[in-house]
Amino acid sequence: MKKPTRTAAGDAFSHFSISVIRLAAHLTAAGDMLAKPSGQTSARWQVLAAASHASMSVAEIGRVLGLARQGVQRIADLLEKEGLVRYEENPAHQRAKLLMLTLEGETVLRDIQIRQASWADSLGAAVNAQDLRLTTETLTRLLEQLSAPKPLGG
Amino acid sequence: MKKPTRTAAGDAFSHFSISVIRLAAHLTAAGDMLAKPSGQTSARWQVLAAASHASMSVAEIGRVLGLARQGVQRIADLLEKEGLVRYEENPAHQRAKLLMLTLEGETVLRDIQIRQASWADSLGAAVNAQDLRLTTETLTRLLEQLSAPKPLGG
DNA sequence: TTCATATTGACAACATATTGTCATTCTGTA
DNA sequence: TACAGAATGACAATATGTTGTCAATATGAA
Repeated sequence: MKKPTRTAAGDAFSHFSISVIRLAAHLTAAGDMLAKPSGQTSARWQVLAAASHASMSVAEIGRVLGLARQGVQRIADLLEKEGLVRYEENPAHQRAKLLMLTLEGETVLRDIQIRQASWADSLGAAVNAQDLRLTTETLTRLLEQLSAPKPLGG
Repeated sequence: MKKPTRTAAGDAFSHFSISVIRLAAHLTAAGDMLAKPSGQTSARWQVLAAASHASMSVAEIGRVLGLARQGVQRIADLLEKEGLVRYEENPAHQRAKLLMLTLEGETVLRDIQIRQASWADSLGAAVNAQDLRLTTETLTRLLEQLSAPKPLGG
Protein backbone atom coordinates (compact mmCIF):
# COMPACT_ATOMS: atom_id res chain seq x y z
CA MET A 1 0.00 0.00 0.00
CA LYS A 2 1.05 3.58 -0.66
CA LYS A 3 1.86 6.27 1.83
CA PRO A 4 -1.07 7.82 3.61
CA THR A 5 -1.53 11.48 2.83
CA ARG A 6 -0.52 12.41 6.34
CA THR A 7 2.36 10.86 8.24
CA ALA A 8 3.95 11.37 11.62
CA ALA A 9 7.05 13.00 10.15
CA GLY A 10 5.07 15.20 7.81
CA ASP A 11 2.66 16.20 10.52
CA ALA A 12 5.47 17.10 12.92
CA PHE A 13 6.97 19.20 10.19
CA SER A 14 3.69 21.02 9.63
CA HIS A 15 3.50 21.99 13.26
CA PHE A 16 7.09 23.12 13.06
CA SER A 17 6.43 25.22 9.93
CA ILE A 18 3.49 26.98 11.52
CA SER A 19 5.57 27.77 14.59
CA VAL A 20 8.38 29.18 12.47
CA ILE A 21 6.05 31.39 10.44
CA ARG A 22 4.20 32.71 13.47
CA LEU A 23 7.40 33.30 15.42
CA ALA A 24 8.88 35.16 12.47
CA ALA A 25 5.87 37.47 12.46
CA HIS A 26 6.34 38.13 16.16
CA LEU A 27 10.06 38.76 15.75
CA THR A 28 9.45 41.18 12.90
CA ALA A 29 6.88 43.00 15.01
CA ALA A 30 9.41 43.11 17.85
CA GLY A 31 11.97 44.52 15.43
CA ASP A 32 9.53 47.23 14.42
CA MET A 33 9.02 48.05 18.07
CA LEU A 34 12.77 48.31 18.67
CA ALA A 35 13.32 50.42 15.56
CA LYS A 36 10.34 52.71 16.04
CA PRO A 37 11.89 55.09 18.60
CA SER A 38 14.45 55.91 15.89
CA GLY A 39 11.73 56.39 13.30
CA GLN A 40 12.66 53.16 11.55
CA THR A 41 11.23 49.69 10.87
CA SER A 42 12.51 46.13 10.78
CA ALA A 43 13.16 46.26 7.05
CA ARG A 44 15.05 49.55 7.20
CA TRP A 45 17.06 48.30 10.15
CA GLN A 46 18.10 45.21 8.22
CA VAL A 47 19.32 47.33 5.31
CA LEU A 48 21.15 49.74 7.62
CA ALA A 49 22.81 46.81 9.39
CA ALA A 50 23.88 45.24 6.11
CA ALA A 51 25.28 48.52 4.81
CA SER A 52 27.09 49.00 8.10
CA HIS A 53 28.61 45.55 7.92
CA ALA A 54 30.31 46.23 4.59
CA SER A 55 30.08 48.50 1.57
CA MET A 56 27.75 46.69 -0.77
CA SER A 57 25.55 47.46 -3.73
CA VAL A 58 21.80 47.15 -3.40
CA ALA A 59 21.87 43.85 -5.26
CA GLU A 60 24.55 42.47 -2.95
CA ILE A 61 22.54 43.44 0.11
CA GLY A 62 19.57 41.66 -1.41
CA ARG A 63 21.59 38.49 -1.73
CA VAL A 64 22.97 38.77 1.80
CA LEU A 65 19.51 39.32 3.28
CA GLY A 66 17.88 36.70 1.06
CA LEU A 67 15.55 39.27 -0.48
CA ALA A 68 14.77 40.39 -4.00
CA ARG A 69 16.97 43.34 -4.93
CA GLN A 70 13.89 45.35 -5.94
CA GLY A 71 12.60 45.40 -2.40
CA VAL A 72 15.98 46.41 -1.01
CA GLN A 73 16.23 49.14 -3.62
CA ARG A 74 12.95 50.59 -2.47
CA ILE A 75 14.09 50.70 1.17
CA ALA A 76 17.53 52.04 0.25
CA ASP A 77 15.99 54.89 -1.75
CA LEU A 78 13.80 55.80 1.21
CA LEU A 79 16.79 55.73 3.54
CA GLU A 80 18.72 57.96 1.15
CA LYS A 81 15.87 60.47 1.00
CA GLU A 82 16.00 60.65 4.79
CA GLY A 83 19.75 61.08 4.84
CA LEU A 84 20.61 57.83 6.63
CA VAL A 85 22.57 56.37 3.73
CA ARG A 86 24.23 57.72 0.61
CA TYR A 87 25.23 56.14 -2.69
CA GLU A 88 28.99 56.13 -3.27
CA GLU A 89 30.68 55.64 -6.60
CA ASN A 90 31.73 52.05 -7.11
CA PRO A 91 35.13 51.82 -8.79
CA ALA A 92 34.28 48.28 -9.85
CA HIS A 93 30.89 49.03 -11.40
CA GLN A 94 29.48 52.15 -13.00
CA ARG A 95 25.82 51.51 -12.22
CA ALA A 96 25.99 49.49 -8.99
CA LYS A 97 26.69 52.25 -6.47
CA LEU A 98 27.85 51.30 -3.00
CA LEU A 99 25.48 51.95 -0.11
CA MET A 100 27.19 53.77 2.79
CA LEU A 101 25.80 54.90 6.12
CA THR A 102 25.89 58.61 6.84
CA LEU A 103 26.81 59.83 10.30
CA GLU A 104 23.11 60.08 11.09
CA GLY A 105 22.62 56.55 9.78
CA GLU A 106 25.35 55.27 12.07
CA THR A 107 23.74 56.98 15.03
CA VAL A 108 20.31 55.60 14.26
CA LEU A 109 21.65 52.08 13.78
CA ARG A 110 23.62 52.21 17.02
CA ASP A 111 20.57 53.41 18.96
CA ILE A 112 18.48 50.56 17.59
CA GLN A 113 21.19 48.02 18.32
CA ILE A 114 21.43 49.18 21.91
CA ARG A 115 17.72 48.63 22.40
CA GLN A 116 17.92 45.33 20.56
CA ALA A 117 20.72 44.03 22.75
CA SER A 118 18.85 44.36 26.01
CA TRP A 119 15.66 43.00 24.46
CA ALA A 120 17.50 40.00 23.05
CA ASP A 121 19.21 39.46 26.37
CA SER A 122 15.94 39.32 28.21
CA LEU A 123 14.39 36.92 25.71
CA GLY A 124 17.54 34.90 25.25
CA ALA A 125 17.53 34.35 28.97
CA ALA A 126 14.03 32.87 28.71
CA VAL A 127 15.40 29.88 26.85
CA ASN A 128 18.28 27.68 27.76
CA ALA A 129 21.43 28.75 25.90
CA GLN A 130 22.03 25.19 24.80
CA ASP A 131 18.48 24.90 23.46
CA LEU A 132 18.89 28.14 21.56
CA ARG A 133 22.10 26.92 20.00
CA LEU A 134 20.65 23.55 19.01
CA THR A 135 17.54 25.21 17.63
CA THR A 136 19.56 27.66 15.55
CA GLU A 137 21.58 24.74 14.20
CA THR A 138 18.46 22.89 13.13
CA LEU A 139 17.02 26.00 11.52
CA THR A 140 20.27 26.62 9.68
CA ARG A 141 20.36 23.06 8.45
CA LEU A 142 16.85 23.39 7.07
CA LEU A 143 17.68 26.75 5.52
CA GLU A 144 20.54 25.14 3.65
CA GLN A 145 18.28 22.29 2.62
CA LEU A 146 15.67 24.71 1.29
CA SER A 147 18.15 27.10 -0.31
CA ALA A 148 19.84 24.38 -2.35
CA PRO A 149 17.08 21.99 -3.31
CA LYS A 150 18.13 18.65 -4.64
CA PRO A 151 17.79 18.30 -8.45
CA LEU A 152 15.11 15.63 -8.53
CA GLY A 153 14.06 12.50 -6.71
CA GLY A 154 16.76 13.20 -4.14
CA MET B 1 29.86 48.35 35.43
CA LYS B 2 26.79 48.21 33.24
CA LYS B 3 25.92 45.69 30.60
CA PRO B 4 27.77 46.03 27.32
CA THR B 5 25.49 46.79 24.39
CA ARG B 6 26.15 43.37 22.91
CA THR B 7 26.26 40.18 24.91
CA ALA B 8 26.74 36.51 24.13
CA ALA B 9 23.11 35.72 24.89
CA GLY B 10 21.80 38.67 22.93
CA ASP B 11 24.02 37.93 20.01
CA ALA B 12 23.01 34.27 19.91
CA PHE B 13 19.42 35.40 19.93
CA SER B 14 20.04 37.74 17.00
CA HIS B 15 21.42 34.91 14.92
CA PHE B 16 18.44 32.83 15.89
CA SER B 17 15.97 35.57 14.95
CA ILE B 18 17.51 36.01 11.52
CA SER B 19 17.33 32.26 10.94
CA VAL B 20 13.68 32.15 11.95
CA ILE B 21 12.73 35.04 9.69
CA ARG B 22 14.60 33.69 6.69
CA LEU B 23 13.29 30.17 7.21
CA ALA B 24 9.75 31.50 7.46
CA ALA B 25 10.18 33.21 4.09
CA HIS B 26 11.37 29.94 2.59
CA LEU B 27 8.51 28.01 4.12
CA THR B 28 5.96 30.50 2.83
CA ALA B 29 7.50 30.26 -0.62
CA ALA B 30 7.33 26.48 -0.35
CA GLY B 31 3.68 26.78 0.62
CA ASP B 32 3.02 28.90 -2.44
CA MET B 33 4.70 26.24 -4.55
CA LEU B 34 2.55 23.51 -3.04
CA ALA B 35 -0.65 25.53 -3.42
CA LYS B 36 0.07 26.82 -6.92
CA PRO B 37 -1.03 23.68 -8.86
CA SER B 38 -4.47 24.27 -7.34
CA GLY B 39 -4.40 27.94 -8.26
CA GLN B 40 -3.92 28.97 -4.64
CA THR B 41 -1.33 30.59 -2.39
CA SER B 42 -0.02 30.08 1.14
CA ALA B 43 -2.38 32.66 2.57
CA ARG B 44 -5.45 31.21 0.85
CA TRP B 45 -4.43 27.73 1.91
CA GLN B 46 -4.21 28.82 5.54
CA VAL B 47 -7.71 30.28 5.40
CA LEU B 48 -9.10 27.19 3.66
CA ALA B 49 -7.48 24.95 6.27
CA ALA B 50 -8.86 27.01 9.13
CA ALA B 51 -12.35 27.03 7.65
CA SER B 52 -12.10 23.29 7.12
CA HIS B 53 -11.08 22.70 10.70
CA ALA B 54 -14.21 24.31 12.11
CA SER B 55 -16.95 26.73 11.16
CA MET B 56 -15.63 30.10 12.18
CA SER B 57 -16.21 33.75 11.42
CA VAL B 58 -13.54 35.75 9.67
CA ALA B 59 -12.53 37.38 12.93
CA GLU B 60 -12.21 34.01 14.64
CA ILE B 61 -9.99 32.71 11.85
CA GLY B 62 -7.85 35.79 12.25
CA ARG B 63 -7.36 35.02 15.91
CA VAL B 64 -6.59 31.36 15.24
CA LEU B 65 -4.03 32.22 12.57
CA GLY B 66 -2.55 35.09 14.53
CA LEU B 67 -3.45 37.58 11.80
CA ALA B 68 -5.42 40.81 11.67
CA ARG B 69 -9.01 40.09 10.75
CA GLN B 70 -8.85 42.62 7.90
CA GLY B 71 -6.32 40.54 6.02
CA VAL B 72 -8.31 37.37 6.52
CA GLN B 73 -11.43 39.17 5.32
CA ARG B 74 -9.69 40.12 2.11
CA ILE B 75 -8.62 36.52 1.43
CA ALA B 76 -12.01 35.12 2.39
CA ASP B 77 -13.79 37.49 0.01
CA LEU B 78 -11.48 36.38 -2.81
CA LEU B 79 -12.10 32.72 -2.00
CA GLU B 80 -15.83 33.36 -1.99
CA LYS B 81 -15.69 35.02 -5.41
CA GLU B 82 -13.94 31.92 -6.72
CA GLY B 83 -16.48 29.59 -5.17
CA LEU B 84 -14.14 27.85 -2.74
CA VAL B 85 -15.96 29.07 0.36
CA ARG B 86 -19.36 30.48 1.16
CA TYR B 87 -20.72 32.61 4.00
CA GLU B 88 -23.31 30.82 6.07
CA GLU B 89 -25.75 32.50 8.41
CA ASN B 90 -24.52 32.48 11.98
CA PRO B 91 -27.35 31.81 14.43
CA ALA B 92 -25.23 33.39 17.15
CA HIS B 93 -24.36 36.60 15.32
CA GLN B 94 -26.15 38.52 12.58
CA ARG B 95 -23.10 40.15 11.02
CA ALA B 96 -20.35 37.60 11.69
CA LYS B 97 -21.18 34.99 9.04
CA LEU B 98 -19.57 31.57 9.26
CA LEU B 99 -17.04 30.65 6.61
CA MET B 100 -17.72 27.21 5.09
CA LEU B 101 -15.84 25.30 2.41
CA THR B 102 -17.76 24.48 -0.74
CA LEU B 103 -17.30 21.08 -2.36
CA GLU B 104 -14.77 22.65 -4.70
CA GLY B 105 -13.01 24.20 -1.72
CA GLU B 106 -12.76 20.81 -0.06
CA THR B 107 -11.29 19.31 -3.20
CA VAL B 108 -8.73 22.06 -3.59
CA LEU B 109 -7.68 21.86 0.05
CA ARG B 110 -7.33 18.09 -0.10
CA ASP B 111 -5.18 18.30 -3.22
CA ILE B 112 -2.87 20.81 -1.58
CA GLN B 113 -2.64 18.74 1.59
CA ILE B 114 -1.65 15.66 -0.39
CA ARG B 115 1.22 17.56 -2.00
CA GLN B 116 2.14 19.08 1.33
CA ALA B 117 2.32 15.73 3.08
CA SER B 118 4.92 14.22 0.79
CA TRP B 119 6.91 17.44 0.74
CA ALA B 120 6.90 17.65 4.53
CA ASP B 121 7.86 14.01 4.73
CA SER B 122 10.90 14.51 2.55
CA LEU B 123 12.04 17.56 4.50
CA GLY B 124 11.11 16.16 7.86
CA ALA B 125 13.33 13.22 7.04
CA ALA B 126 16.24 15.60 6.47
CA VAL B 127 16.31 16.45 10.16
CA ASN B 128 16.38 14.12 13.10
CA ALA B 129 12.89 13.61 14.49
CA GLN B 130 14.15 14.34 17.98
CA ASP B 131 15.77 17.59 16.81
CA LEU B 132 12.57 18.64 15.10
CA ARG B 133 10.58 17.98 18.25
CA LEU B 134 13.01 19.87 20.49
CA THR B 135 13.17 22.74 18.05
CA THR B 136 9.40 23.01 17.85
CA GLU B 137 9.26 23.03 21.63
CA THR B 138 11.73 25.88 21.85
CA LEU B 139 9.87 27.85 19.19
CA THR B 140 6.58 27.29 20.98
CA ARG B 141 8.08 28.42 24.27
CA LEU B 142 9.29 31.63 22.66
CA LEU B 143 5.95 32.16 20.94
CA GLU B 144 4.23 31.99 24.30
CA GLN B 145 6.79 34.37 25.75
CA LEU B 146 6.22 36.86 22.93
CA SER B 147 2.45 36.46 22.83
CA ALA B 148 2.01 37.20 26.51
CA PRO B 149 4.67 39.73 27.41
CA LYS B 150 5.31 40.27 31.06
CA PRO B 151 3.79 43.48 32.45
CA LEU B 152 7.03 45.21 33.41
CA GLY B 153 10.37 44.43 34.92
CA GLY B 154 9.41 40.76 34.94
C1' DT C 1 37.06 43.69 -31.07
C1' DT C 2 32.70 41.37 -31.20
C1' DC C 3 29.07 39.13 -29.24
C1' DA C 4 26.34 36.21 -26.03
C1' DT C 5 25.31 36.22 -21.29
C1' DA C 6 24.75 37.91 -16.67
C1' DT C 7 24.17 41.72 -13.55
C1' DT C 8 22.11 45.89 -12.19
C1' DG C 9 18.83 49.64 -11.42
C1' DA C 10 14.29 51.42 -12.74
C1' DC C 11 9.54 50.79 -13.18
C1' DA C 12 5.07 48.49 -12.84
C1' DA C 13 1.75 45.11 -11.21
C1' DC C 14 0.45 42.35 -7.67
C1' DA C 15 0.05 39.58 -2.97
C1' DT C 16 0.25 39.86 1.82
C1' DA C 17 -0.40 42.07 6.04
C1' DT C 18 -0.76 45.96 9.38
C1' DT C 19 -2.94 50.06 11.51
C1' DG C 20 -6.63 53.27 11.85
C1' DT C 21 -11.42 54.64 11.45
C1' DC C 22 -16.32 54.07 11.05
C1' DA C 23 -21.03 52.24 11.51
C1' DT C 24 -23.41 48.15 12.83
C1' DT C 25 -24.32 44.46 15.89
C1' DC C 26 -23.83 41.95 20.08
C1' DT C 27 -23.27 41.47 25.27
C1' DG C 28 -23.51 42.36 29.87
C1' DT C 29 -24.99 45.39 33.53
C1' DA C 30 -27.98 48.32 35.79
C1' DT D 1 -35.49 48.35 28.88
C1' DA D 2 -31.50 51.38 28.37
C1' DC D 3 -26.89 52.04 27.72
C1' DA D 4 -21.73 51.48 27.78
C1' DG D 5 -18.35 48.78 25.83
C1' DA D 6 -16.71 44.99 22.92
C1' DA D 7 -16.80 42.62 18.56
C1' DT D 8 -17.43 42.69 13.69
C1' DG D 9 -17.24 43.88 8.80
C1' DA D 10 -16.14 47.60 5.51
C1' DC D 11 -13.00 50.83 3.80
C1' DA D 12 -8.63 53.35 3.27
C1' DA D 13 -3.74 54.22 3.80
C1' DT D 14 0.57 52.27 4.28
C1' DA D 15 4.64 48.82 4.60
C1' DT D 16 6.89 44.86 2.90
C1' DG D 17 7.96 41.79 -0.46
C1' DT D 18 7.52 39.15 -4.96
C1' DT D 19 7.60 38.60 -10.07
C1' DG D 20 8.11 40.43 -14.63
C1' DT D 21 10.09 43.56 -17.94
C1' DC D 22 13.31 46.83 -19.86
C1' DA D 23 17.58 49.28 -20.85
C1' DA D 24 22.29 50.05 -19.39
C1' DT D 25 26.45 48.01 -17.89
C1' DA D 26 29.98 44.16 -17.00
C1' DT D 27 32.08 39.94 -18.07
C1' DG D 28 34.04 36.35 -20.55
C1' DA D 29 34.76 33.66 -24.68
C1' DA D 30 35.68 33.49 -29.60
